[in-house]
Amino acid sequence: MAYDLILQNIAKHISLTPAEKQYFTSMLKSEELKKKALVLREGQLCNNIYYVSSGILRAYHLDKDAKEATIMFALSDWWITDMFCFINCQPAMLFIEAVENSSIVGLQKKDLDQLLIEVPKFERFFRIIMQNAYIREQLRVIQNLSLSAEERYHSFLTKYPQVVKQVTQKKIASYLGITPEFLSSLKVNKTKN
Amino acid sequence: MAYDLILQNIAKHISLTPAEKQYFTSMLKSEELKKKALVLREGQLCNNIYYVSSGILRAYHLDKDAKEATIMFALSDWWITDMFCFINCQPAMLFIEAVENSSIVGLQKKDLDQLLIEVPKFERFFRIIMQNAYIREQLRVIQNLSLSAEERYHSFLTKYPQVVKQVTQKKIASYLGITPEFLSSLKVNKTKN
DNA sequence: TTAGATTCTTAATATACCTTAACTCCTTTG
DNA sequence: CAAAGGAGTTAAGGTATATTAAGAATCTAA
Repeated sequence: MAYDLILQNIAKHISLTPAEKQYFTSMLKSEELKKKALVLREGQLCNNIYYVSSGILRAYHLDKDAKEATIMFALSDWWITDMFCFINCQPAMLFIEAVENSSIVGLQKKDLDQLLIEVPKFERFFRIIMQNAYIREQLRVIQNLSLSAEERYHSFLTKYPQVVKQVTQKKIASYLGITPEFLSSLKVNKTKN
Repeated sequence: MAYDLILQNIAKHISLTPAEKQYFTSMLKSEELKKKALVLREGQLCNNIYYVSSGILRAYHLDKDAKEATIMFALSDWWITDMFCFINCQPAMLFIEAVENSSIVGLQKKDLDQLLIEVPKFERFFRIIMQNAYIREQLRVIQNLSLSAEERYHSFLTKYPQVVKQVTQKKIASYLGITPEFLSSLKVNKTKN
């Protein structure tokens, strides 16, 4: 079935009965995305959280000068949304696009709320998802504060080798908080050492 | 009782029976901290998560040049720990100190694990705590990537007016990722406009 | 298959922020 | 209460990174 992967993802942390699996998957909606398709744009209500079955998604923010800041890359088996706006039912501050052709599974906010009540085991699952997300962002804050651009780039290379292969340098630069030009010059200087 | 505040904090998200309250509080250990006392130092095993009953705590990281990066301030009614190391039972990468005399309540990792099994309602509570922490860090990443030092400072002033009153500028600078000298000069230029 | 768009590179110039240092004012501690 | 250390300020000079611009390489779509 189309929902094998997401069920495996959930089975990493909690065990569901067949009835619970059935109930859960009845809430899901799978979607195919073409490269460059947007699943969320700024200002739009953010109703869904997405599980990435295959491909790669990117969440980014546009600042007042229309400069992009990449907030996260979501590879297959990751969950992604504009969490603040999803939880608070507010217009999104982020764009989410498919970097490559991707298939995703969407779960709506109202269905998630109901799921957490009907099958409280899911509280544990999402506690772990949120916990991992928090830890990831906290490590990123530490690195942003204490490493140079070059050090952050090398850390990125070892942490996300998959992303490096599939994503343009421009997007990686916007994740690191530097310009593509400067990233380009970093690479040159590196090979000189 | 000493645990009134923490029980109220929990009651914001879940309802406990008297027996559950009793079971939960039996796991807690309250502690008084003098200003500048450390509750965690880098390299030490991070066994506890702390609820701040009063006062203010600060988590920071020391980089290879012994420069401090402030990761978070925890005012009263906040939870704080080195989450990565707490969850993975690893030596801490952070220091946590009392900025002022503070009283805190500690919960040990092994007790939390048991609590989550015995009283699954707590999964919901900690899901919400983690979710809020994730959202907070993500908003911080967005700001770090898309705002200038001056803009981040003004955002900090409106977001954490309490912290501004109780904490030295040196520490605020290290939260913003700038030097105290530069923060000082920002304030001067601001009053000129 | 070619035209146009986008990405990557290189280099010159510009700027936000850092470093160092000296001085003043507080706070802490003996 | 005095002494010492830490915090805040100011300013000169330095560096990491941004901006602009132009050319080469690569991708995209008609």
